[in-house]
Amino acid sequence: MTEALRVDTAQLMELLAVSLGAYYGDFTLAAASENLTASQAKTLTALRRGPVAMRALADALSCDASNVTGIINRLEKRGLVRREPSAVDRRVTNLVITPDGEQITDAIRAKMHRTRDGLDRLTDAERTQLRDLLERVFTRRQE
Amino acid sequence: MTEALRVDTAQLMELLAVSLGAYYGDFTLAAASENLTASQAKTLTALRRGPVAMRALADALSCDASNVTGIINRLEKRGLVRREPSAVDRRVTNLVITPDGEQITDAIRAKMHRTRDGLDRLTDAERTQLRDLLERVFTRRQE
DNA sequence: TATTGTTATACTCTATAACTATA
DNA sequence: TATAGTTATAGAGTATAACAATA
Repeated sequence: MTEALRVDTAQLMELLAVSLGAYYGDFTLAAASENLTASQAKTLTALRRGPVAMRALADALSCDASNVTGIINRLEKRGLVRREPSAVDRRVTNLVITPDGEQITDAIRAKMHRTRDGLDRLTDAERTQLRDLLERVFTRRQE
Repeated sequence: MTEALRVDTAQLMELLAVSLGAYYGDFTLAAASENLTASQAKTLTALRRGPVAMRALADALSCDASNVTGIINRLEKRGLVRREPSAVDRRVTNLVITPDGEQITDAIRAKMHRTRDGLDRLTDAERTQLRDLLERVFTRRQE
């Protein structure tokens, strides 16, 4: 019994679907509790690390550039994001998260109890294991 | 060096977000190539294991029951799903996937190359590890 | 010529509320 | 009374196509 029965790909993909669905549900619920849609919350998260151009945000959200206008309009109206013209290319608009926006992303992350509780069940060794496995599966290294 | 540096929770949650994005993008793209939205594809997947009542499907999709009517209308119009009145409770409508619907779910699963390629990088032992970790984190056992 | 951001349009998803037919 | 499914409605996300400003 050095090796458990083989876990086949279909089984793993199904488990991934369930697991990531649980994560997404947790995220969506936490976002909703702050009156944000999942896309809006994802946008704030993307801006958390620094200013991003409209176009780059569309790539990050995997959606068409035309959608970003509406999403940012709504976030800007609530004072969670600011538009800033680029100094180097006058076509470009950079997006900057405001302190209010940062605070909300903190609140959302704090409210993701199900995911955090799940992660808290892991030992340090298991956390490292999970990180390495996820990186191997999902981090693009090929091509 | 028996133990790598500790992986903290925020780091793991960020990695989960990235992983989810990659998986969801792969799934959405595969569904789009069959002219289905992600919700429609998710619905067909849910029906793959057998008939499901409208209400139960709403729970599976984590959405309000009123949304299911429209989603099923569109799938039914394309012949991918069939409505069937329940024999035991005349309020209930059971949903049955058609052969065409089954074929499309197969095609979608087959087209999720990025996720499958990622999983293919793992050894059998790692697959078992990943399965166990995901189950520990996301399978509800508490309460 | 190509790119950035916007607008207009149409479709889908989403929740809320009100309705009907059953239970 | 409560539940299953539907309809109507309004807001948000989405892609496509066309546009002005800039590169």
